[in-house]
Amino acid sequence: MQQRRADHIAVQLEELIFDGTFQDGQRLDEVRLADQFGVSRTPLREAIQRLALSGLVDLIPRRGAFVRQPGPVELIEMFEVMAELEAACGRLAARRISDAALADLRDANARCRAAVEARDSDSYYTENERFHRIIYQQSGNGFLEQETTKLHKRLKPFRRKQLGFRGRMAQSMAEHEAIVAALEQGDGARAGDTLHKHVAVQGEKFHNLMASLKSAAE
Amino acid sequence: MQQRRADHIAVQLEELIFDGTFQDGQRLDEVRLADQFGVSRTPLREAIQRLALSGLVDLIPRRGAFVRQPGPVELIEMFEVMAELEAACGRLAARRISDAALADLRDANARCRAAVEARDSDSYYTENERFHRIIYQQSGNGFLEQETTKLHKRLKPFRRKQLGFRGRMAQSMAEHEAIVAALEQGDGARAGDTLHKHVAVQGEKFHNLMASLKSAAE
DNA sequence: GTCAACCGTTTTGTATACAAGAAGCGACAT
DNA sequence: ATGTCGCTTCTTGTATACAAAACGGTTGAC
Repeated sequence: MQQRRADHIAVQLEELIFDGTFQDGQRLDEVRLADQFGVSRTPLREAIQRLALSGLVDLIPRRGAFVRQPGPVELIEMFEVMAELEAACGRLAARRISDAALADLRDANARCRAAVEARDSDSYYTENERFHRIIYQQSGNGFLEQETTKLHKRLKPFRRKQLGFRGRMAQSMAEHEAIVAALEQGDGARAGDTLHKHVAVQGEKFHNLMASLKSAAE
Repeated sequence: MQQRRADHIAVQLEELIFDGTFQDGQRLDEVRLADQFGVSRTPLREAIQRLALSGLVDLIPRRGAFVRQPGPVELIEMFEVMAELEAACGRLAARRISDAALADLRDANARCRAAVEARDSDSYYTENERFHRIIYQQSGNGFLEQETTKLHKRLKPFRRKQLGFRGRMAQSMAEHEAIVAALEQGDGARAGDTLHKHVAVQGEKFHNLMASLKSAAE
């Protein structure tokens, strides 16, 4: 799924949208971007098509591609779905998880704890990602893993922002412990519930953040 | 998201893959197909890109696009995810569903019943689809609705095949009644569970069908 | 003064031409 | 006889050229 250039360009464009370089509603000028990337319009158009399929841009026929940043409502919705998917992973993983994977989870958690104590939100983020990825894998359902990973990736920039919340890292840490405990005991329902809350709360936190930013601006 | 031709071609190619005209592993010859559709390679390639993104073909760099029919295992996995998504829709809908939508559900159910009695699996299928679509909508989560609809569409050809199972229509019908009852009472947990079973059983039935076909062939 | 229509410009969508990589085949050498 | 190297050919990936549609500005009419 990667003829080097179009693939590379798609990834770069994604980055530019994620980090906010491209504002919401901004049109992606094919010739300008093609020039900028030093390629012709053809591979660039392919990249844009891919962004459109992932929902990052709206493609309006004969008008062009317009950046489509999700608004607060859609973000909440996406986190809600994320919570459901992660919960499903957890429920399945509780039945199927291997001892080796449990050890990996505990290892990731230990590193998370170290990051919390070191107030190192970057490495916390990295280890947190590893933690969740293990659970996706251990669901034993490749398709679920794939879909969950896709949404996880899409929510990445927003999750990252809300990590700076006061006390969020410590709270998140505690939730991780509870999740591992539930998985250890093979308690799928509890693992699912805990994961659901763990993820859904991120959406709510983010919503609060957005609201506070908005009211501060007024 | 549609400059008429590429869009049209993508849909047609999808159909051809769904209905099995293109075998698993078959290479999609760009020039031959372009010729066949009466267009140049450019829009055809865009269509193929889209199929690749939806997972219908594997795109191997410098080698071409190869049809990728999901195997039995992947199908089970997809139905499992479908069950989770529908269950999530049900849980949310139980809290939010409007009286009008409840009436619509009952209406769809009545038509389903008529179709069962008339042994009309085509119209059963249509009404069944309407039934589920209403629940997706009433989840009140646009993103969830969108994702669920997408997967629903992808599983369409497989769901259809297993509908011919003896007694499946009647059983499915009874499950619909139970779902409506749970939604009426605002019992999200029960609505979710019932929906989950209702969908997951389809995957299992399909699996059985595949197995029986396979053993019959031996 | 304002609104509408027409023309020029810009930009997207499509076709075609070109380049580069991969597969198939044959010849040669071991 | 078999394996490998090189050539030919086919196919994909990219660039460019062309067509058509949409936007903007200007001009004219009411």
